[in-house]
Amino acid sequence: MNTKERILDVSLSLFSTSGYEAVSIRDICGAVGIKESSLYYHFKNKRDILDSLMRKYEDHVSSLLDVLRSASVPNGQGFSLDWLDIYFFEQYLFDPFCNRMMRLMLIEQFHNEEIREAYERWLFVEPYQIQTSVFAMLAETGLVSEADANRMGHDFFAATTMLTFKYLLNGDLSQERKDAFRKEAHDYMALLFMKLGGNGNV
Amino acid sequence: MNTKERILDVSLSLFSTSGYEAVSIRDICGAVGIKESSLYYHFKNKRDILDSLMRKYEDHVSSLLDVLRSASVPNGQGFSLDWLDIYFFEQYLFDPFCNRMMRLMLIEQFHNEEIREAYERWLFVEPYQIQTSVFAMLAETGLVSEADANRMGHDFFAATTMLTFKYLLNGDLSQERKDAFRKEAHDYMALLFMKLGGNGNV
Amino acid sequence: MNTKERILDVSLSLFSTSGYEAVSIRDICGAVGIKESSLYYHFKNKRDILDSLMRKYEDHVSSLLDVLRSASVPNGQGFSLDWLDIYFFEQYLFDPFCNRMMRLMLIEQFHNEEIREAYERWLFVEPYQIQTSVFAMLAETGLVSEADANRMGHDFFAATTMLTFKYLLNGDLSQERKDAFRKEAHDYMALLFMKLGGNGNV
Amino acid sequence: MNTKERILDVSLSLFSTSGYEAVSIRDICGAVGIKESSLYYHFKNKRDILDSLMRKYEDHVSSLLDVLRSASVPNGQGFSLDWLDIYFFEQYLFDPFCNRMMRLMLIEQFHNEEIREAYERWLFVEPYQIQTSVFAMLAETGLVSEADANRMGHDFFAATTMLTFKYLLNGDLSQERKDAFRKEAHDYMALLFMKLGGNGNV
DNA sequence: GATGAATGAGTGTTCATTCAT
DNA sequence: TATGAATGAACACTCATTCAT
Repeated sequence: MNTKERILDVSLSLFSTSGYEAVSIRDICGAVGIKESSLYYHFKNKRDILDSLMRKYEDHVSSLLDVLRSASVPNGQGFSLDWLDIYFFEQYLFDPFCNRMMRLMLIEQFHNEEIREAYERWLFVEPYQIQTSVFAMLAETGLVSEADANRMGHDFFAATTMLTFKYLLNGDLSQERKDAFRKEAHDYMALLFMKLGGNGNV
Repeated sequence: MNTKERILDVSLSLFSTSGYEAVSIRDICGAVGIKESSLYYHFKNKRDILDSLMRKYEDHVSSLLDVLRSASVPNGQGFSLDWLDIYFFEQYLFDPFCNRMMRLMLIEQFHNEEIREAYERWLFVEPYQIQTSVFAMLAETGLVSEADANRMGHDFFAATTMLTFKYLLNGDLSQERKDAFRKEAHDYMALLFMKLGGNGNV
Repeated sequence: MNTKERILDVSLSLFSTSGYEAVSIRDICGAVGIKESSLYYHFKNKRDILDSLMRKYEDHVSSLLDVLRSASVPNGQGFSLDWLDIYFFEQYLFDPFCNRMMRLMLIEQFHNEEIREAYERWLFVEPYQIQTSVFAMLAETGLVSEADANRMGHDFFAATTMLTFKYLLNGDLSQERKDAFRKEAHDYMALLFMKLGGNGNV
Repeated sequence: MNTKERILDVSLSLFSTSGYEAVSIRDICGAVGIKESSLYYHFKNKRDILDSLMRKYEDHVSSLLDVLRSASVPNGQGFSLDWLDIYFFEQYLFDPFCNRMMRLMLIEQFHNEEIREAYERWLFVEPYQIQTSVFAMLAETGLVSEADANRMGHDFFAATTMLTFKYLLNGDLSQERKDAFRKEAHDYMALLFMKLGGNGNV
């Protein structure tokens, strides 16, 4: 990892725990191990670090979405919610980079309209689309009516969003919190499918 | 409103939109219309303003809870969700003071363990108890099984929590956002009771 | 002299010898004997010091002009160039405050359009008017034709302007330079009046 | 023009409009199109650029003086002030390089004793010698008394010096300012020679 | 109750310069 | 010839706070 990347890494780490304003250039450089003036070789100013992080995040999450979309017709055999676990929980909500970025956006949404919009998009709009699209696929199998699938997607989104704020964007992202999130989410999934007499692998 | 109250009012207004750190004593005093040194007659230091706000909030919300509890066995006649609307939505989530405090706690949860705990308590733990207790009362009427009531309470909490973050702790607390929140929450309530063949006034 | 005045005094002293940019807030505060942060109690920013100096100068020089105008019909007996000596040389060109301001404007004319305009006005336009008005008064006595008076005023202005730049806005404002200026200016006056067969006290 | 010359060119352009201190290595390199470290291949340090400019200027102006001296006994036929126009106005005062250097010296005279001396020499001492020498030559023709020639030279110097500061070292060196300077200078010449019943071509 | 004046510690940022490549 | 990367020192300025009045 080169200096520029280390600055981004350290900055995100600090921003996501203390907020952009509360972190000083001194803090960042101290943690990276460079002099303050050196930072300005890599970034125009403090703001530029935040902007770079946002761009990096949008790139990252866009490519995640691409992977997700190409993986979204799983095996032709039936339907599985496993990949929500893999692609949405594991690679998005639990991913250290993405999780930190979500915290950063959560804190900074009030200071900055651009971040507010990204926050709204990446914590509400896109997750809703992803999750409801999964249930829409379920409806296509004919096992569930479209109306039911719609409602299930909506409920599931509400549940994961609530759990995200409760466990993943609160305190440290510890293993306990991840486990608690996963357990409650899985219980909820099971519940949804129990109603259908299914088990998640339809 | 005396000077001390005006300082608290202005401070909350600024803290909830910019965060504690980002607001200076200058900003506060400028908005109140006093000199910076005058503020120290009323408060020991900047931190003291935040602490006062937290104390005021806990007092306020505790008395709300008292009212709510005494109002929670409504009329002996039947059961109504109306008071969730009145006491939880209107007097808590939409209330300017409470809403600002929630925003403040949301932003400052990462800076300050005390605030993090209050955040967890007043946005997750207590609301969960309030809402599930309402559905528990529903079970006591015998119209709904305890398990169903439990699940309904859980679902309803997830929905209102998600909607709170989506509409009430994002951007300005505009009438549009309040309306959107109320509409989706009411739709959700209706949905829950449709399953029961009911209408919310059981 | 209070702190604010001392800051202005020291600032002008430094600005007029080193230029605005080259003087730091540290330099000023060091010379005044206050901490850097204290300066910001009295002035909004560095620029504000410069602006205050400009305003003070314009006030000062305006009141000088008022005095000069009311003094410009000397004694009814005849006409004397003495007051050019007193009001223009002594109280303007040689005056420490005015001289420093002229140096400051000379240096800063290129950085700042407002200063450039003041420079043009107070070193060229107004002095020209003052000096030619004196010779116009001479013409009114009938001793000199209007055309001659006009030409004399023009010549005299050229001479004093050249001498100002040569002696008064170059190096330190030492007694030698003031003497050299005065001598050459007086020689020039004498020369002008010799042509008329006069002696300056017409 | 090679890199070194481009650096000098750009530097003079910036120095003469903003002053030495106010221009950064960044500014210069940005305008030249090289990296800041590259500049140090060509110049020892920032100061070295200024010194190079001063040396270049002294060389340039010395060779101008040589040309002027060899041209100063014009045609044996009579005497002409035309060459003051050509050699002094056109090739010195109006010349972009010389004009910029004069501005630079004007601004920097207070920061630097060496520059102050150059300023005094090239704006006052040498111009005075050149111009009075022209009028001395006029005296040699016998048309004018030595005393008159002396006074005329002195007056003419005062006029051109004042006009130089008023028009050529103030604001941009626009065509309007050059025209204004030339017009007033020519009027003045005409005036001088009118008194002699001449016309400038004696 | 309120303020004028001051301050030490800190902010983000720019500066000219160096040096290995 | 040129540059990528770094740096120490300085910059203007803001911060929360104090204290005598």
